[in-house]
Amino acid sequence: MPKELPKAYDPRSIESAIYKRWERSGFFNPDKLPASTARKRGEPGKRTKTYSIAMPPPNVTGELHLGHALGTTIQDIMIRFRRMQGYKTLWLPGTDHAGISTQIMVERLIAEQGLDRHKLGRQVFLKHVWEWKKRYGTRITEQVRQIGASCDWSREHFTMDPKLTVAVQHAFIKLYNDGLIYRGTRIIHWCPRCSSAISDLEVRHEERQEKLYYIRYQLTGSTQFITVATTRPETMLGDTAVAVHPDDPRYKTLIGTTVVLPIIEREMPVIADKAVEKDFGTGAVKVTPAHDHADYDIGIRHKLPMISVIDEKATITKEGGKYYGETVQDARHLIVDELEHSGHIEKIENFTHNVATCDRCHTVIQPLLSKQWFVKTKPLAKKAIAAVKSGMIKIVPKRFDKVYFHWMNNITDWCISRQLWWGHQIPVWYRGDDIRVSAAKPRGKGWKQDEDTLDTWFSSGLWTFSTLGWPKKTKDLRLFHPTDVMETGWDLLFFWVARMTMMSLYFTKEIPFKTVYLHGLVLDREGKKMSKSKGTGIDPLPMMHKYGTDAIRLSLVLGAAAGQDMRLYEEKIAGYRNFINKLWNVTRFYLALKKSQKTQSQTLADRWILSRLARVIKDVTDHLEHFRFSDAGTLLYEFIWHELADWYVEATKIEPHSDVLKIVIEETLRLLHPFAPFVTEEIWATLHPQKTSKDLLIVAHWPPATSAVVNIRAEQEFDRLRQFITAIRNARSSARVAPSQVIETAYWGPHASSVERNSAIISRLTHVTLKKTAGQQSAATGTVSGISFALAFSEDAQNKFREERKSLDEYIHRLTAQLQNDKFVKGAPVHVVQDVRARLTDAQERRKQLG
RNA sequence: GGACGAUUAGCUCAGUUGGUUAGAGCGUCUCGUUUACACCGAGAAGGUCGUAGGUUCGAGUCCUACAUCGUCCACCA
Repeated sequence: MPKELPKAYDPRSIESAIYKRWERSGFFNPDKLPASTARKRGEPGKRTKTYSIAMPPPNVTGELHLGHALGTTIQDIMIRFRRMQGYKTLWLPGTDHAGISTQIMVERLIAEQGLDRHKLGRQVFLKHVWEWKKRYGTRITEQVRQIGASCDWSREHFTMDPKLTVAVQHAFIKLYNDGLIYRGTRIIHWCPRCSSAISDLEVRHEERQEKLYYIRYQLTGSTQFITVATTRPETMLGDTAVAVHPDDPRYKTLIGTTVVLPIIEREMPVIADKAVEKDFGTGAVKVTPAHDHADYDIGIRHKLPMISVIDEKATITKEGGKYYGETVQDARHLIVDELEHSGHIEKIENFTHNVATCDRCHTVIQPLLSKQWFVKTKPLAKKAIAAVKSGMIKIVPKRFDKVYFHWMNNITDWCISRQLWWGHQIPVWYRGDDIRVSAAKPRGKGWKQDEDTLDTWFSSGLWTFSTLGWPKKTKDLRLFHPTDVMETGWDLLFFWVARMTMMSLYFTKEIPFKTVYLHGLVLDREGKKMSKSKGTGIDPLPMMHKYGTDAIRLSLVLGAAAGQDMRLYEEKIAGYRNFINKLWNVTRFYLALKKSQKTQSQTLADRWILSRLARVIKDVTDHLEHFRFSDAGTLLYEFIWHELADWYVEATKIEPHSDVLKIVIEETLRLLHPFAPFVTEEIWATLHPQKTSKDLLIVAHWPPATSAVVNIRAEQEFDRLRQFITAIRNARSSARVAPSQVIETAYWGPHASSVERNSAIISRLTHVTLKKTAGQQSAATGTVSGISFALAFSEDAQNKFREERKSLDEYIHRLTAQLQNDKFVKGAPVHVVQDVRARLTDAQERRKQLG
C-alpha cells in the first residue's frame, strides 16, 4: 500500500536503510545480478556483456573529501546506468596502503607517546601501523558507502593484501629478470624528513625568496678570478668544475685552464657545456655533480669526479672538511661568512626562484647520490604511447592526450625504492656479494632481505588486474579486464594512469581500460584549492547530513565539464536539495491525484509530456554514453522542474490523467536514479509494492531510447499554449491587474482555434475569461505565435488605471521641470540631482508599461 | 622558457559538430488567486559573449595576435 508521504523529503531518515537494502540484495555483485528486464531486441534478459570499473583506491588513512565524492559519484552514475541497461557490471573497490602518508601519520601518533620508529624497530613499528589500519581502515570505506557507491564489497581489496603482495613480487621479479629493473647509484631526490628517496613526480616546486651569491674562484697561478653565481653556496664543498658556454667570448680563453676552489683549495677544470646559460648570472656556473641534477648530467658528460658533501640527514659529510657535521642551513651561513672575510664574495642579490620540496611534507629536497632501484621506463612508455595514439585508450577530455604524450616522451627512469618500512618490501636478498631476486628467502644461511620498500604507485600500477586475480588466470580477469573506464582526477594522470598503462600492457598485454575519464578539482567559492589547514574546505559528510547525499551528488556533477575545475559552495547544494524536494512533491501530487477521478482519453498536455519524455530518454542516454554527465543531469533537472512540475502538473490539475503522470514519473525515476539513487529508490518503493529485491529500482531496466512517441504536433501546439499563457500573465502583471481579479480577454488571429480548444486550461492558469472577437482596443494587448489578445478591464480597474497614468504624467512633468531648472541643477548637491534623475527614469519606465 | 585551460548577466556556470531573438541557478525588484511543494508559484530588470583583426551568406562557437587570471611541465645555477 502506498504510504502517506511527508510534506518534505527527509533524506536522513532513509539513506542508510536504502543502502542496506541494496547491499542485502547482492546486486552490487555481478554474479548475483538478476536477469535483465531490459526490452532489448534479440537479448532476452541474459547479462552477457560485461562492464567494469576499478575504483581508485583511497588511502586507508584517509577521510572522504570532495574529490572522492565527485569521482565516486561519477563512477556510480556509470555503473548504475550500465547495470540498468542490462550489463553484467563490476565496480571493484579497495584501499591503498599509501606508503609515505600512512607512515607519516603513524609516526606522528607514536611521537605523542615520545616514541619514534627507530626506537621501536621495524617489526614493532609495522605492528603499530597494521593496528592503525585495522582500526581506521574501514572509516573511508564506510564513507564511500554513505555517498551511495554501488560497488562490489565482496571483491574489496587492499594493496597490501597477501594476494596483491604476491602480484607485486611477481611483477618485480619479472621486470628484474627481463632487465627492466636495475639497481644503481644515481642522483635522486632525497627528502630528509621522510628519510627516503622520492620520485620526480613527488617533488613540488615552491617559489621562495632567497639570495643569489656571487663567488670568486681564483684562476690557478694568477690573480685573476672567475665569478660564479649560486643559490646554494654550501654545495661548493663538492664542486669539481666550473662550466661556461662554449661560445661565450668572455670565457673562451679560460676553457681548459683550472681554478682553485676556495676553502677546500681543490684545483678543478674550467669546462665548456651547452647547458650553461650565457645570460644568467655571470655566465659561469659551479658544478656540483653529487648535489644537483643538472650538474650531475654535466658531470657525466665530462667524467667529473662526484663528491658527496651532504648526507641523508642534510648535514655536511667528512668531505666537507671543517664543516663536517654542520646542517646545510648552518653550513651555508658559515661558509658565506668565511668567503666574505677572505674576499671571495663579489655580491649578494635577492633572488626569487623555485625550490624543490617534498610533495608530502614540504621539506626542502636534497638532491644526492644514492643507491636505489629503478625501472627502465622508456621501453614501457613506447607501448603506452601507442595505446593512446591508436585510439585503443581514449582520454576524456581529449586535450589531455597532449599532456600525456609530452610526459611519456620525456619519461625518465622511475626510482621505485623507498627507505620506508610501510610498504611492499623489495624481494631481493643479499649475502655478501651474492644477490638473489625472489619472493621467498633463498635456501641457506645468512641471507638478508633488502630493507627498502616499493613506491606505493608500483602496486597501484597493477590495480586493474591484480585485483582480478593476476598473476593467476582467473575467470574475473578474463571477464572484466580490460576495464571499461578509469575515472580519476587529472592530477593523477602521470602518477597513476600512465603507470597503470605501462604495467598492464607489459604484464597482461592488454590495455588496463578503454577510456580514461578525468574530472577536475573541486575548488572553494573563491576558486582556490580547498585546504583543510586554512579551513576553506567543505567537508562532504556534514553536507550530506544537512542536505542529503543526492543533493551533494547533483551539485558535484551538474554544471561541470570533464577536466574542468569547479567551485562548490553551500547555496549550490541547497539548490539541488530543493530540486529533490520538487520531485518528491510531484510524487505526492500524483498519489493524491490517483485517488480522485481521471479522464479517459489523453489530453494535449498528455501527448506533449509523453513526447518530451521520449526526447529526454533519448538525449539522457546519449549524453551518458558519451560521458556528458553534466548535460544529462541538467537536462533531467530542467525537464522535471520546468516541464513536468511547472506545466504538466499544472495542466493535470485542470484535466487530470493519472496514468500518464504515473508513466512519466516512473520513467523519470529510472533516468534520474544514477544521479540521485536514494530519493529515486525511495519514491519507487512508494509507487511499487516490493515483493522481492528484484523490484528494486537499482535493477529496473533503463528506458529504451525509441522515438516512437515523439509527437511534433502536440509539442508545437502545447508550446503555443505556453507562450500564450505567459504573454497574458505578463500583460496582467504589467497592467497591475490583481491576481485574484478575473477579467475578460479577447483573442483573435490565425491560431485562435488553438486557444478555443484549450480555453479551459488557459482560463484557469491566467484567471481570465476568454472571448473570441477581433481587434479589441485595450490598455494591455499583445501578439504571440499567431494569436493576438486584449485584456478587458472592469469600469473600476480602468478608472484606477487611468488615475495612475494621470498622476504619473504629472509626476514626470514635475521632475522634468525640476531638472530643466538651471538653479536646481547647478545649486543642488550632485547626489540629489542624480536621485531625481533616477526617479524620473523609473517613472518613465513605469509609464511606458502602462501604454 | 614551453604547454594547456579560463575570460558569457551582480555572483557561480552551461552553451556537443558555426545557423532564428545567447540560457540556467543564486541574488535583486514587483506580486501571490490555486488540487504537490514557501526547500513554493507568477512576472520583471540585468549581457556590444576579455580586446583587436580575419575566414564566412552567417561567429559566443573556427583562425591569428594581444591582455588578465589559473594550472601543469621544465636542469637559469
